[in-house]
Amino acid sequence: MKILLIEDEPDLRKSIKQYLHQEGYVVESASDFIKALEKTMVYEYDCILVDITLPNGSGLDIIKQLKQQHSKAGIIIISAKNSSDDKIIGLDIGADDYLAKPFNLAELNSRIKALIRRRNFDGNKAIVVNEINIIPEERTVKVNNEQVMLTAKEYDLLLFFITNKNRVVSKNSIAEHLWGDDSDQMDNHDFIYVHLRNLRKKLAEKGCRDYIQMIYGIGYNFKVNV
Amino acid sequence: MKILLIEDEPDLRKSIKQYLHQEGYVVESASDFIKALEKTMVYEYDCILVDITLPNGSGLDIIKQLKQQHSKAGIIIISAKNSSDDKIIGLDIGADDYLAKPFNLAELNSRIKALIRRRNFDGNKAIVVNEINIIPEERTVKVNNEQVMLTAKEYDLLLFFITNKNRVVSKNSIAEHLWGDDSDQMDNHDFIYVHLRNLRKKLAEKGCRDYIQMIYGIGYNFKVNV
DNA sequence: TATCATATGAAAATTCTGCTGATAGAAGAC
DNA sequence: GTCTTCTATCAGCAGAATTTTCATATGATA
Repeated sequence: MKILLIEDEPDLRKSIKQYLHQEGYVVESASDFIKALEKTMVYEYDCILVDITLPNGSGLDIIKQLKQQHSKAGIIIISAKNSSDDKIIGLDIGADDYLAKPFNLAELNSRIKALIRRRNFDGNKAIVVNEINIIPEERTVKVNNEQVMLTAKEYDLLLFFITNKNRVVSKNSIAEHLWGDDSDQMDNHDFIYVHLRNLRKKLAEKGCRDYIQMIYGIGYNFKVNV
Repeated sequence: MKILLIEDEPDLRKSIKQYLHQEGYVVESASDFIKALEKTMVYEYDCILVDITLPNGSGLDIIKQLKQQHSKAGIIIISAKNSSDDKIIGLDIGADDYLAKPFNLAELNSRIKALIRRRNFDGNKAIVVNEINIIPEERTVKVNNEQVMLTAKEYDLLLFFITNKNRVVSKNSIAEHLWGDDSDQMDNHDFIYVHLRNLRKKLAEKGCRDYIQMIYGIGYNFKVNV
């Protein structure tokens, strides 16, 4: 379950991101209009949270763009403005729900769940890829019905790969995921190597073939025959 | 985005050059008054950085000359002298900004960016030449919307050609660009041939016609019908 | 034709990337 | 507090990619 959060205020962005991450979602974030569009051009999301009071370009424009891109993502508007105008316009141009600041994080979560339920996504159900079975709600992984004990980083890594399966992910995007916004241009990717090695090892121990293919100079690709 | 750096101290010249090159600019340099004027007579630059404490002839004279040449380049003064006199004189005769030594390279970059923004150049945006699309910030190249994987040297070569399109460039100037000051009088141009071949090959593979015309005994011309 | 400049092919030298093992520090359990 | 587990960091290595070098072929010019 992959969520994109578009929010310019760093503190709020961080805390929402962290909370949703805890709840078992794969969360990416963008701080402005441009960066958000860059992401939506490349990746598919199940749900997009938009703060419509963004610096360059209104959040409403993003929604229009997404609809033009035929994105399948559900859209929830976040806004400080409590005017019903914005709400109506937002829902009018295709947003699915509206949440006024300040809001409760639990409230946000239930809205997301409701949205996902409405769209008949399988919510927080298990993710199954061949012999691998992930239950996001419990943060547990099974291979051939045997539980694999993964550390937090290993689990995050695996979930990130699987939500981006058959798509090349750069080491930078991995770092951004596992270590947050502040590690945008990290020069040192050693820790990725280490956690990746541990993950591979644990999966292999349970008889899981190496799905994670290295692409030299670029990143990795979790390859599954579709 | 093409920058001329006029600075006599070799170490400083080298480090500034290297930094700006990393930031995606095409950088040329001159160590004194005469060499600088030779370059500005022939080439157009978007921005010129002048150290006004040069050996033969003050940097201030260069600025006057440039103004007489009706150069379109923005001018940023670099100086160890902190006297406001110099600063005022410099800005008076047409410089656009002033930076006192020692300065931070990031500071220099942001001054350049600000200058470019003020002049409504499109900064580090994509460079588009027919079917070729270059994004300097990412050092990526697309042909007919397909990414072309270029090595560092190939990329530098292409960018150099394109910033000098429809103008004959000598092999020496290519060498100076790709291998720095110290390779002024290189007798051996073999590596240019090699990298040029590889570049041509990769572009051709993506269906890009050969823009790079050889001029016997002189150099090359990246030809685009204007 | 003779000479030099450019192009091409292949291979050596160099640099860069990713992987591994070991280890120390950080966080958490007891 | 101690012990355990997880995470971060480092040095060294092997293989891959890039860059340089060299030999040779082709082409241009006088």
